[in-house]
Amino acid sequence: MRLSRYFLPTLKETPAEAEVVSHRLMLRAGMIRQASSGIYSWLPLGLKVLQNIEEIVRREQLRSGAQEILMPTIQSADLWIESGRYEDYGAEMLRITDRRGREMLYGPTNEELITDIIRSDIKSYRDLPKNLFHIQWKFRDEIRPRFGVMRGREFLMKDNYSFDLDEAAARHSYNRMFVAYLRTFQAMGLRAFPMRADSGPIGGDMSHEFLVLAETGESKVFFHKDMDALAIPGDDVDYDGDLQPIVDQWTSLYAASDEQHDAANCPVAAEDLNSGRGIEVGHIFFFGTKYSKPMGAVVQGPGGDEILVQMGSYGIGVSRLVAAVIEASHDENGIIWPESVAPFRVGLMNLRIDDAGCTAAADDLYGKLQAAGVDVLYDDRDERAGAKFSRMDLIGLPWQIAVGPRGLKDGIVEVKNRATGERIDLSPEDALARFATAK
RNA sequence: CGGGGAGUGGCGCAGCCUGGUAGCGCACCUGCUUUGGGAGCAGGGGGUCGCAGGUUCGAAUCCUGUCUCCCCGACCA
Repeated sequence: MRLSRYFLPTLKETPAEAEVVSHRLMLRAGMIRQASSGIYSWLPLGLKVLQNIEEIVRREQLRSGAQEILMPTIQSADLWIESGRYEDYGAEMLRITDRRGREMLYGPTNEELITDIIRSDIKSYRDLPKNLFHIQWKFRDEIRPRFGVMRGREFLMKDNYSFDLDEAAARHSYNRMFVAYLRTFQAMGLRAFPMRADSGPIGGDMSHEFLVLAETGESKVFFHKDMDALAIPGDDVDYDGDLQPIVDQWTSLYAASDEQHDAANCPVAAEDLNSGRGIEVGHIFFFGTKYSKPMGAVVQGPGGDEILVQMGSYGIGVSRLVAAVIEASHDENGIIWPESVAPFRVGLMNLRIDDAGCTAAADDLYGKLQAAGVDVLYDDRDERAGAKFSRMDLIGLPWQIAVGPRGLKDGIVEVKNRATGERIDLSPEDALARFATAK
């Protein structure tokens, strides 16, 4: 993509409304613009990142055996009245009345809708287990939206729902998600720890929050230092096999958020306890028959009896993850994207557009990188070199290639690693080869 | 929802107290010079001062109402 044609409205100064670093950088890097409080438009650069994250989430869900569906954003109030949550949910639910006076709502979550789908079409124990996910925009009319997309009112969320015949099977469904989540966050270059979450009486030991470590995270967390060293299951993990040992390995180590941590009664010795700050990006929990019971989601068992479906639900804040990655990975100059979520892999800069030789070399390299399938953003604008360097640092592409007359005189271009700041001189051919080959 | 603050060109702000018809920096356009880490000079375009009432000869400025946004707290992916 040529930057001269790309819509990338970066800002030199930080808008006054932005407080946290991810919000500031997302505005400055031209990723988002606020539409109203807690509601944002995604501009090309931000959208690419959002889609990359979404794709990683989707890939790991599918790998774990879940199946993708898509439910609507607008729901009828009827189902919510049936489950008893229409009143309970309160003002956080955005209620809408259609032209016929029917009560509708912009879904804050989808338990009711999915339960309705399941009860209509799943009648036999032979149809279980099922695990269905969708990635859809939600709306919660937060009392106080803040921190940009970290805590917006409208947000993109992956949520899925498992349906099992009994609690043992439900536990396996739960464990699958547990493992899938570990893999998902790692694939985005994040360190995420599961923490036991209090979900009331139903969930028991089957409720965990996943927190991404970031210095600027909103809540303080404490965890056993061995957690750092725990391996994440590889691509060969068998989701049909016994996942309990993996889950046990993680859950046996102490990890707690600020509210739950009690220094006086902490089972871990002080020297073994690490602390940091975290951002909640995922939550998984088992809730048994909470919805299947009031809504009558039953299957017929082998003996002809009716059995209430055991359900679990699992969320990942997809749009929030964009901000979380930035919180976890930035410096004073801007964003530092992990390669897996970066909007472009390489930022190519023509430092002197009015120098025919320089422009020819940069154009040539751009064409060849593209032909080799490298996702590259090419700064071909008539700007000063300094402005180009600064902007590249701000938008945080993993690799920068600077093509200028000075280097070309010696037959080289400069390749810079955004994360480490390391710069190396390569011939254009070597630079091409470096990125054209596998990552 | 309680407490605080702010709405003036795309962004950051001054002007308001003490009314006289809007200004600065960045960004943008033109020209010249410059050119490897956000250049310099000159010229230029763009603003119903959130909105609605009121006071006044005259309102960005004073008064009343209203909307929006932000920050702190209680609540959340």
